Amino acid sequence: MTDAEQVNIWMRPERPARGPKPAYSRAQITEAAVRIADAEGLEAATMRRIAAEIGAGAMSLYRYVPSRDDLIMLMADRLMGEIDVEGMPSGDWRADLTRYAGELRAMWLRHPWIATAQRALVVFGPNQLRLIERVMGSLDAHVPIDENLALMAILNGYVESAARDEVSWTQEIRRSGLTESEWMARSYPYIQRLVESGEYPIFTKIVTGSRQPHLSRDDQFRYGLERILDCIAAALPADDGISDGDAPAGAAGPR
Amino acid sequence: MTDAEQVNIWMRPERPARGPKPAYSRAQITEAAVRIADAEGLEAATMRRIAAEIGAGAMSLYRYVPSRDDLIMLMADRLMGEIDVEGMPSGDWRADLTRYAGELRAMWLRHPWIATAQRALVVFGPNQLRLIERVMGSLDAHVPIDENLALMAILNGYVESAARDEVSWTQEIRRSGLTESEWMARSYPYIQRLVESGEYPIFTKIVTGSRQPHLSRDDQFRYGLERILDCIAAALPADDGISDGDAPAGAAGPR
DNA sequence: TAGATTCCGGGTACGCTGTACGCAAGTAGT
DNA sequence: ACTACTTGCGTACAGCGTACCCGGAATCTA
Repeated sequence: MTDAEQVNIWMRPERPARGPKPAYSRAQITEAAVRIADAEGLEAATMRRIAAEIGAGAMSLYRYVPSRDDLIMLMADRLMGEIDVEGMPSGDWRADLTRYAGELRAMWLRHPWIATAQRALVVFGPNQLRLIERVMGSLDAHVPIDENLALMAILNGYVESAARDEVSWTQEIRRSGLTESEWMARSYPYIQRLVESGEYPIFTKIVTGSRQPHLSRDDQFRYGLERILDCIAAALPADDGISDGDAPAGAAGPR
Repeated sequence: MTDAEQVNIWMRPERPARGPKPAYSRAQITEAAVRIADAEGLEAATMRRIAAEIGAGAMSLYRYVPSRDDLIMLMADRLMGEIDVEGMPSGDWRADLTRYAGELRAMWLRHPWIATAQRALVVFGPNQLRLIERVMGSLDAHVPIDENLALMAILNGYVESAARDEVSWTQEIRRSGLTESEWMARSYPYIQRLVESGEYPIFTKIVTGSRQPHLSRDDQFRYGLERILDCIAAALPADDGISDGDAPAGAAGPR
């Protein structure tokens, strides 16, 4: 059984029995990589750079991790470990999911590079599995597993795409190397041209409407989240939701 | 005003007045790049490969496009052009958004590499602007622009994250170079170990529950979409929704 | 029509990436 | 002490995006 036969990084043991004691560890390497990615973006976390960060030679990393892609999976799972789901499920599913959503979004904002990682969302590492148990556990008593999956997909989809939107702005600024106001100034002629063409009334509304005060990002997120949770409530059996009103008709569960 | 002062690819004219006639065009280059990315993934669409595809030298592409990143924006906007929103807004917002969502998902499935492109979602190219006008136009009569934005974010977020999930499986298979059943066989020991540990009851439910027939992907998507549309309906003034029932209470619009 | 100007295609080259390979040195099992 | 296997890591390679440069083609000016 060669190494190549392992599809999964989690199956690969960190340390064998024989030989000299390793000078580093997966956790240490992952930590260094996350630190660099947080500060300078995922593309700055090259193998050489990570190795330098911990004082190792570039090729030494490959004693711990089969490839950069696998290292990124380790990084992603490490991030999931930051999400505090202690005490879940608590019995109040709505409170649980609200807390989870907030934690997940906060984690994304702390580590915006997660948006640029390809295999970061479904890694099935230990931390993600713990999340699955805790969070999906909140709805497990109310709905069959298939429906639970569908509802979680909606929730995760909302949080992640909201976070992606917030984060992409940060990334755009970083990439351009400009300050926010410089970026604005550069874009102004284009925006102006679009508005003046008269062909884009809705776009114009967005641009000019955004001069008056908006909801804060946080409020925007919370507003959408409440909608999504209402959505989930409507999918639960009538007596399991908050039931301050009836679920809209025509929203039967799958099958 | 040097080239570097242009932040935006759309501001940069395709052709100047003087000099020899260009042998290629942005559209042709974009087309070739999309063709390669469709067949072999975005990472296969290197500058050299694209140039070879149209019979040009690698560096010639830079006469048409300032960088590979900008080319990817052109590719993304080309994809938006595939989305048929003819006749929108039609007056029936729910029909419009259903059609749009279906078209958007289908486009993602035709071009799975879009998930791996970093700046692909907000490019403000001509095709995306057309989409914005048509699709957001559907709700424009019913809600203020801020609320319209919030609801579109929810809808787009749902479709994109659903598509991302579907697509990531395809990508995983391609990356591994295995067939589906080979991949399954490789993963089996890991799954088995998790199940047998007894620590992951929900995960176990997912895995063992998935032996019986599920909803098809299409049905899954449609089910979630209906939920999201109900969600949107609830945010509209009472007489503007389909109103086969009352909107749930406690779901007032922002501000 | 002659010359100046401007832009085209693309060859060469540079710095960077992930990582295959090999080697000397260190540790455990026998 | 011998064997088996590990360790860290230097070297090397193919491939990437793209800066720079040049000969020639197209157009503008006179």
